[in-house]
Amino acid sequence: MSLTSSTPARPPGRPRSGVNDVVFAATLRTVCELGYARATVERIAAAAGIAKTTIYRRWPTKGALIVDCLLDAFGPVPVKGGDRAEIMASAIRWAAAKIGEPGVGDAFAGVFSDGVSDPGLREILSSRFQDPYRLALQEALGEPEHRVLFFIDVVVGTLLHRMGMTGEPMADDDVDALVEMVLPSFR
Amino acid sequence: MSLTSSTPARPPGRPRSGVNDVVFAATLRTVCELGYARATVERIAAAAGIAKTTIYRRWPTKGALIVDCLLDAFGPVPVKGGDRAEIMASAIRWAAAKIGEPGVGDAFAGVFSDGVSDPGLREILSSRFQDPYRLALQEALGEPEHRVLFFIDVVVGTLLHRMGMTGEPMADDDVDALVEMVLPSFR
DNA sequence: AAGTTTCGCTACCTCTGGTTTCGAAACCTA
DNA sequence: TAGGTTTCGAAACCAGAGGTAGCGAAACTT
Repeated sequence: MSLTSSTPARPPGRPRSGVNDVVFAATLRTVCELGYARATVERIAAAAGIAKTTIYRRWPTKGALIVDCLLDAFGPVPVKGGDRAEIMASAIRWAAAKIGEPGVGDAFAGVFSDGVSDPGLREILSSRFQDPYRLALQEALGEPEHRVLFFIDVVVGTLLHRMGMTGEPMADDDVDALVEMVLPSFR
Repeated sequence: MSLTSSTPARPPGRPRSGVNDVVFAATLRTVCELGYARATVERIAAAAGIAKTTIYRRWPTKGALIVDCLLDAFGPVPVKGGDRAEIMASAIRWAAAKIGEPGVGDAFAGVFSDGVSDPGLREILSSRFQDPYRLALQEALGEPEHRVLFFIDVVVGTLLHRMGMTGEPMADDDVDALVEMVLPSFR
């Protein structure tokens, strides 16, 4: 009998060093310190203690690196229990808190704006980042796709606009106002 | 008696050629055709039929050019007559229509994202672009500053997020949904 | 020991924002 | 018409960023 499927025949050659977590941390740290534009791939690599070429061996573009970094930073959306209003409110507060974490909002806004004029990056952002959360919310809320997309546009768009215009994440009482604005239109 | 103040003693030397409108049109056209990132200053100048240096003589950075171009494209916000709900609804639809015009949404999202990591550009964007509209809305709506800022975050953020994620402006029925979501929280 | 893959390093290319330089053109005044 | 002042277009140029190529060394498996 062959090996179990959980050890799927490691491919030959030198294995990749497990530096993904180090790279993600270095990415957020560098973006937080220098801003998105000055957080070059070379600087991120230096902060992670690896070579720039190693990053380009794992992520095809800087945008793809940022998207994976954001996926790692956000993790799954909390949709456990409660009624729909509670799920939506907790999702909004969760998004606001994550975007407020150091570097996350900057990285998000930066990659988002890069995607405006880069269809390839927009595809990555939409399929790898937005779609999983959209699907989870569709299932948890029982809302049709276009309503969930609208919900995401409002919540994320508002939070990013505040971050982009002021450089600061949205304060808690404005997040409260956002919750109270959004919930009634979905009841 | 000296000349009237309406002809304020033209300064000596060759006068500037009146090409601002041509440059604005060329900017939107180029952004629309190539996207924000590929709409280089050199290409914009070529589309306008002038030299790149002429652009840099009038605008200190590409971001400042885009901001002026957007100011020209948006014009003043319509706040005439009606009750507050009508004013807010017409402002939302006006913003959606402007952002949907060819090149405008791309340019807006592009300069917005550049500002994320460029405090100087963010200052230009905030003071020259957002503030005039904020003040006009404050006066027309009688709302305090932070409420109007929140209103702008929601409306513009939502519209730009849709534009950035899909590459297309928001459809009319979603704009309707946005109006119906925002208005009740301001009554 | 052989084979395969990844590593770090360096050098390199392309593109973009932005600056500098310089001669020519346009305008005013005398 | 001559002189002064400013802008124009053209070209060369610079710095920084994304991304690629080539190389020898290191880390695994068999």
